[in-house]
Amino acid sequence: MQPKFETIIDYCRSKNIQLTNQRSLIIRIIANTPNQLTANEILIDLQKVNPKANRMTIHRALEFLIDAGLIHKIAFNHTYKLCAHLYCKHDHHCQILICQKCGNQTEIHNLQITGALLEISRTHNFKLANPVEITGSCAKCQTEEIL
Amino acid sequence: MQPKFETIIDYCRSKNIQLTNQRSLIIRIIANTPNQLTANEILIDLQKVNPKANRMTIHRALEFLIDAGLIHKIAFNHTYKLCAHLYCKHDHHCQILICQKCGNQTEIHNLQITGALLEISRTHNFKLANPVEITGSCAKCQTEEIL
DNA sequence: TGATATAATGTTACAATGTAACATTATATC
DNA sequence: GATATAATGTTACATTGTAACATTATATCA
Repeated sequence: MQPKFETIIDYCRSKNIQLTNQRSLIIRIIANTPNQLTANEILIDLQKVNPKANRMTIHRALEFLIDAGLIHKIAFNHTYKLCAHLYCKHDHHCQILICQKCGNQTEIHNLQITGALLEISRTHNFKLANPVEITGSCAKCQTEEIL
Repeated sequence: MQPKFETIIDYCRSKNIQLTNQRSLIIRIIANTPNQLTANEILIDLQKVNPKANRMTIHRALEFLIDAGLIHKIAFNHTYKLCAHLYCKHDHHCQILICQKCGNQTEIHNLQITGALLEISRTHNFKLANPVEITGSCAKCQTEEIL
């Protein structure tokens, strides 16, 4: 389960994350969807409320929300999804399982991977950023392939 | 160090991987470049030899080469790079450190991560595919940021 | 060898994602 | 209320990738 919209608002207030009206609308769209969304899908939803919104509107807001640690950008299929936790920026590492077929994503927190990442971070002097993207086929799509 | 062009040709012959003339030209371009390349950069190089080549030419060849396990597609910055080993398809797992700033990539083989991935693969019934993309800032770019 | 099937490549047009540059509007601060 | 700063609107464009169909090369077999 991902955080509820109200929880996010409270979190932002406590952390002094400046949510304008537009950013609130966008994070609400993302929070109310269990699956990942493309920028364009978010845009279509936003335009129901703000017809003036266009591609730039979305991308600027997304950049802000990513920086604030509220959402993840998934490079593999150009989608955006609410972080399953409200601590993405500083306090934890996560990995995302992405199905190549249906695109669905599952956020996980694997201690072994996190440990190895921190070790790599030291030995390679590499400063970690985004979630780690792990691609493959989910259980559902594997089953469908056989049928 | 990545494999030499001649080594790749030998490998393909031994594995019955059908390298047409065009595919050879493309894999040579990739093999002769130490860094990752975008599809367009490859195209510009290819056009010096085959002026008829266009975007489709490249993408079809890249798809073939990825399926054959010879190159990696990096979703993060839309680039392609020779696999540091010639076994990508079936026999090993690798991770790629990608610098968000300069885009450079380092292929690694971390046993802890591979072990954890195999475990995840079992517990989530998730069939692993591509290399795992790990993004952040490389040592060089971190230094430049301070200066 | 020549007919025929299959694989590869060429060609055109288009869709999707994202950014640059500049104008306008809202918000905060003095 | 004047002014600076942040946010948003607007337009035009760059990049990456794919769909659909035509043509050419390659393999296979009678």
